[in-house]
Amino acid sequence: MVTIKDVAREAGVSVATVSRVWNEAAFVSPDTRQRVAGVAARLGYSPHGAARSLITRTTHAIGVLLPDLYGEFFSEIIRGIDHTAQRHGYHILVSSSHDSKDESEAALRSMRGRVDGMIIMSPDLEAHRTLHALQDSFPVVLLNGGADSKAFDTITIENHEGACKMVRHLVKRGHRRIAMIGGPERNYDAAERLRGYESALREGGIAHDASLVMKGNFSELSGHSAARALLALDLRPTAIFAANDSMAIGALSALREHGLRVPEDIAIAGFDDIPMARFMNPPLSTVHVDISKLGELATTLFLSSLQEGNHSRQQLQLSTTLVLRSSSGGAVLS
Amino acid sequence: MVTIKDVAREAGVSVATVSRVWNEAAFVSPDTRQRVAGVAARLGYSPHGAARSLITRTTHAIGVLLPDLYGEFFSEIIRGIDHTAQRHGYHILVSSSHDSKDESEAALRSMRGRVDGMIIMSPDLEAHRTLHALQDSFPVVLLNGGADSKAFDTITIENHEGACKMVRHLVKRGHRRIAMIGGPERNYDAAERLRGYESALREGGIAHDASLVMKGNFSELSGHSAARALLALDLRPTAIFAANDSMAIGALSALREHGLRVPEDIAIAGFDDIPMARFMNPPLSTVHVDISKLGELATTLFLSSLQEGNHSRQQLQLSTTLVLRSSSGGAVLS
DNA sequence: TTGTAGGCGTTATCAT
DNA sequence: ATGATAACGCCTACAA
Repeated sequence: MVTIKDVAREAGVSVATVSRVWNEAAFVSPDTRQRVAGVAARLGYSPHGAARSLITRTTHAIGVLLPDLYGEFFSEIIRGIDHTAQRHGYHILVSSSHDSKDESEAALRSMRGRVDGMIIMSPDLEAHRTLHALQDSFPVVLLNGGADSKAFDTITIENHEGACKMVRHLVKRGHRRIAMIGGPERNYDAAERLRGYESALREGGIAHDASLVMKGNFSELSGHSAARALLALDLRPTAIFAANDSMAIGALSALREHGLRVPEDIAIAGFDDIPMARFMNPPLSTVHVDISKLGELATTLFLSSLQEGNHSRQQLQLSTTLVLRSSSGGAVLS
Repeated sequence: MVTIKDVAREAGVSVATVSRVWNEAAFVSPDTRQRVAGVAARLGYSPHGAARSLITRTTHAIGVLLPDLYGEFFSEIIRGIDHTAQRHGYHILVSSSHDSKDESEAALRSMRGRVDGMIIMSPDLEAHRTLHALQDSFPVVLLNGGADSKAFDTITIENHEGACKMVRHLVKRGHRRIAMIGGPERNYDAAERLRGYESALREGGIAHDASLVMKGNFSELSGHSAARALLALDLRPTAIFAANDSMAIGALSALREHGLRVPEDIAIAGFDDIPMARFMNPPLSTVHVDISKLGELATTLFLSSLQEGNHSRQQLQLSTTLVLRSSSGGAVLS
């Protein structure tokens, strides 16, 4: 490996000078600058990151802790984070599948000295307590962890209002028996979307019927199963609201298998507006979320909290918009 | 930040002893071991990664360079890599969206001293030349970069044979006018899938008709547009093979909009077998690829090349299987 | 069994 | 404008 010493020797200068040239700091005569730059390029030199961060006390890397996410959501959020990070000269150290508190803690520890802070999307509402032990100088942005912890910078999706909007729409179309396919047990987004569903029903003066609320896990298959269970009910729902698009698509498939027409026999709606949604048969009504924006916001927030050491914590919320396609009988294509 | 010195002082021993306790090396009396471990835990000590890797010459991190991928493919491949890496105590430093050679080079340079090697999925068939300049001691695994470069460990998908299998199936079902929706221009997978299509046609004694080959970019929308273009043809195809599932789904949607039945009027098939595929209307015939396995293989290969410094380069290929659902009319009894 | 000291590659602080 | 040298936090001979 070619180090700063090699370049210095070859160019006939001291290591200090090479460092200065590389960092474009201080004053170096154009002459030597040129010579050093030339040698560096010829030798293919680039500074050793670890060594550098040891003295500068900064790694230019962000740790990203994610739960076991699937599909579109996972990729879009990473894309959003990475794009923004790259634009600011930062790398991202990703660690996925931390579904338990212990795993998260281990990952967190093992990243010490490798990252300047972390963006954490914790599935576990409890896990945050651990973080309180962290140095104050170690910035942490919480993604979808619930805004309860005012001690951190957090970003959440406008889940409750988004779900409300959709269910209100279904009510407005005359539905009274509206079923819900919920998400994973301890998932914050899922819980909020369920709350939104309940709020809208109450608002519409519709009695809450527990038999119409099914459990899912955000996968297509779970949506499919849940829909089948709903169809087996004595009194079938006339509309189904799924906590995400994947489950809505699974449900759509189950209805078709039962020879039911959507939306004539049963209306369907999802949440997220993944790219696929508009290409479904029929096109899926859903609540649009700009997921990569979520990652972008998180990164921006992270970087600003990194700069102003004593910046006051912020709680941001990403808004959602209703997208009505034909699966709910609503307006066509947006 | 609590360093090894703090622990040493607090425990009344030298830093060397703390180091030994931490690395469970050498002989330390059970007594002091206990005391040191206790203090370390109490102080929340964990070694500074950068400092450590400076002396051990190893970072326990893998650099992952990815092109601008979307959806399922992106997430699954990262999941596969990360899972395997984590199991072996490695972190992954992800950098996405490197569509040009220069970007890739920059990313590569900026990771020096932060990773022990790289897993690279280059969209650009040219970009590899840069890599030749790399030290021999810097392991690189190429993902889907074409197996032309025997100088590297490479892993590719069995694209050609997979596409062949699918088109052969369509031919067997009696189709003669089979259209293809191709992928991005310089994409290796896309090119190979197109070659497979052509091979199977030739095999079946079907003349190649250039007007039946459409260009796409792996997105649902491009599949949708391509299908519309195909429907505008004087002599419509009776079957459409898309280079990936997303485009097949877009095409499916276009056919429905034209009031055509699938597979009765036109058969459709895709490639990848993303989870959605089986929930389409009708369920999509496709070529199954275990994407997370691809990432897993890459990581395993990487780690083994890291251990045996002078290990001979390997070229692996991930096999595919035909999944016949109703969009192609189902299996043929032979 | 434990401690001392040198060095990993870099930047920062002094001199010069 | 440039050079010598001391850190940064850690590991590892070598010494005790």
